[in-house]
Amino acid sequence: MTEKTPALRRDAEHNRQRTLAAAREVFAARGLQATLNDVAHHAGLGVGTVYRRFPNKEALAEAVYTGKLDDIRAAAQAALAGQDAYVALRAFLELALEQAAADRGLRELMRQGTSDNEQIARARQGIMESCGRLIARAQKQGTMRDDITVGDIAPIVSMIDSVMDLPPAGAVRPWRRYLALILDGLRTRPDHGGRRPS
Amino acid sequence: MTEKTPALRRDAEHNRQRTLAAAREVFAARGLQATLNDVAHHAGLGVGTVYRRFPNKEALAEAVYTGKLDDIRAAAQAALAGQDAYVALRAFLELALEQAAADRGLRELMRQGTSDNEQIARARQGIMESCGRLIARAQKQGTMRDDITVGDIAPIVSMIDSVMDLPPAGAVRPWRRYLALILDGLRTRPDHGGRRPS
DNA sequence: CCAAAGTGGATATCGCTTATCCGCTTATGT
DNA sequence: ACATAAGCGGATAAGCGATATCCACTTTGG
Repeated sequence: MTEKTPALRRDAEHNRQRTLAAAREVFAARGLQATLNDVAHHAGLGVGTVYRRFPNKEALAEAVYTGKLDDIRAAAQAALAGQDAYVALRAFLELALEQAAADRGLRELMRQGTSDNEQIARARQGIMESCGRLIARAQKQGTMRDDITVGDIAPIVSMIDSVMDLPPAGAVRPWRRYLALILDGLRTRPDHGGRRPS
Repeated sequence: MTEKTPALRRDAEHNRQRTLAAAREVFAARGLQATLNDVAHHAGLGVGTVYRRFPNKEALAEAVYTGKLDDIRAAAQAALAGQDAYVALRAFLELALEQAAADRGLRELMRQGTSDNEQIARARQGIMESCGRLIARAQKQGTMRDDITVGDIAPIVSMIDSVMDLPPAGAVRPWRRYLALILDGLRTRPDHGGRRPS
């Protein structure tokens, strides 16, 4: 909308990129609680330089993550194209959580329901909307329990998230096992015909 | 072992109890990060009084929680008496997590795998031992998937824990739903005969 | 070549917790 | 009742770690 970038000096722009790159790495590795000092040092810059471009950590985080979150939202929307809604939802969640697994900062951003930035809130909203549709369709297709709702997505993500730092056992990252366990639990069982067990 | 309590003045003992009671309440409500100042104020005492009896927060937390944790360990051991090991394990986990649901401090204590106090570590060890046996027996009885191990208990607890603060929807606390979902997932399915699905 | 833009990083500020200190109060036993 | 050891309160010292600023110096680009 209001595009008013007063043109940055060449070196300044370069340092801006270095800052963003460093922030991506540092936030991914140590989470959003990493200090801007950390980020600056990692970028080989002084703190002042970073603060010159980004008023504070939140702004930097926003710059780093809006893109990523939009990608995920796009993936969720793309999932709507699949014909088996349960399979599509499952694939989407696996993909999204794979992203999260590689980026601590992203996880922290997803977690907090309130506060946040408006852009990010909207991305999350979009994701949830798509998930909601997938759930509804899967239920219509008879592959998902009737008592599941969109409200279950966030808790499921939260649960997997809480287990994401477990050290890989052999070739498998433990969280994948648990995700599979839970997603299996969302299916209708042949013997219960759409109703939940017990 | 070294029992050397040099007899406390009557009022002092009284205040000690008040401190413990206040700590139980405050830790349960706000978690272990509550300050000793909070606890003292909640007990209607000065900070100094609390520090006179307990060298620091950790000591107070230990005094508050060793009992509770031992109860849970006892429950785990008692569960070994049940004849259906899967049912017994399930009942135990429901009970233990019910405790945790009512006590934020207890949850935080359970969570951290390392550090801690020796007593507490031992309690956790005992609990895990019993769970291990229950799992082994359930598998022998053919009611639990063969690929489950004791190592899965902590992650499961962690997952439920991460979801415990969700506001009750109607009469059910959401975490109970998710716990049921996961525990169902641990069962052998009639159609898979002890092997895990897909 | 010189203004404007950019840079670095020491440091002021802040918010928060933990823990101490010490003058005053209270319990207890003789 | 009185002496005295034990206990009490709570202001505040000390520590900590993060955020954000400031300004003397360097670099860019017309």
